[in-house]
Amino acid sequence: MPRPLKMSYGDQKPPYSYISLTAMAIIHSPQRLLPLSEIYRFIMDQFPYYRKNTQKWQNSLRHNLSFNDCFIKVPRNVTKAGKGSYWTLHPMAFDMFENGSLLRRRKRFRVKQLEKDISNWKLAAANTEMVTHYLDDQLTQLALADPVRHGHVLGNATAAVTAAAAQMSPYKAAPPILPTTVTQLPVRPKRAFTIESLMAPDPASSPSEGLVPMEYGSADAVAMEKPPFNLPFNFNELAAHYQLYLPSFFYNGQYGNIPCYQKTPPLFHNGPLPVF
DNA sequence: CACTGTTTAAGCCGTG
DNA sequence: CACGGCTTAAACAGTG
Ligand SMILES: [Mg+2]
Repeated sequence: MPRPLKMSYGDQKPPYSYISLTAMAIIHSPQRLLPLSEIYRFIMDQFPYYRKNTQKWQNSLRHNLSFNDCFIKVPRNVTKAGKGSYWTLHPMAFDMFENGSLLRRRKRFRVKQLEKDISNWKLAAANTEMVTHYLDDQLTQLALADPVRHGHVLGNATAAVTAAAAQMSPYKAAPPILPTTVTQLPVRPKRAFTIESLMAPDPASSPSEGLVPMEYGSADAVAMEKPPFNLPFNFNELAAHYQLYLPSFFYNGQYGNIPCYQKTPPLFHNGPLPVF
């Protein structure tokens, strides 16, 4: 009876890549979202080997976060202090370890450059929008408290605030770099200043072309039921999570040509959870 | 300054 | 042997 994932390697180096270690950390976090320091902490907690030479392996870890497409930076909410972003797994990267093994893979996970561009743009746009709303709120508060000095912003707050947001570091305005083949900017309607609404899918986005929705129980759907490695959650939960918090990667409930269940999710049978 | 993030480069190692 | 996944080192910029 093989015991796949036991966290007792003592001072021996665990047989896991930095990609695997980082994925483990992210996956075992409640929100599948961790700042860099927490990724470090998880690895050091679970694997004593990584309690020494921290500067060296953490450099390698950071290299992996940047270099590998499977890891994605999620900007911090502007109202929350702290340095650095959160890190998560690309929504299509949870099955990058075939057969549930965390060991060396045959193919590394990659996404096309265009999709990277689009995702990055949307993420940055969402961030800019958060900043705009945040500053808008701040100025409004100021104006209400001291109308004599700040009342003028109430009239054209949006324009002023947008201009301010463009200048106010450290948050940059909407990214000037556009996807190579995208001709039209995705213009998002203004919406409430909450994570849920900001990150929610744009209403009435264009219909998907050439993308066939997947029926529950269809051959394709069944093919998708190949379980990822042992996860402390099920596939549906993860898909729902990403559709809620990272819709940048989805398009009408689909990612690329891969459908993501929205309404009647099928059951995915994941193996028993490794208990940390 | 310490931490975070990106990038380039070299080398190791298993597979076809 | 070439190729690709992965590791390690290091230069460097940005940020709190
Ligand atoms: Mg990355």
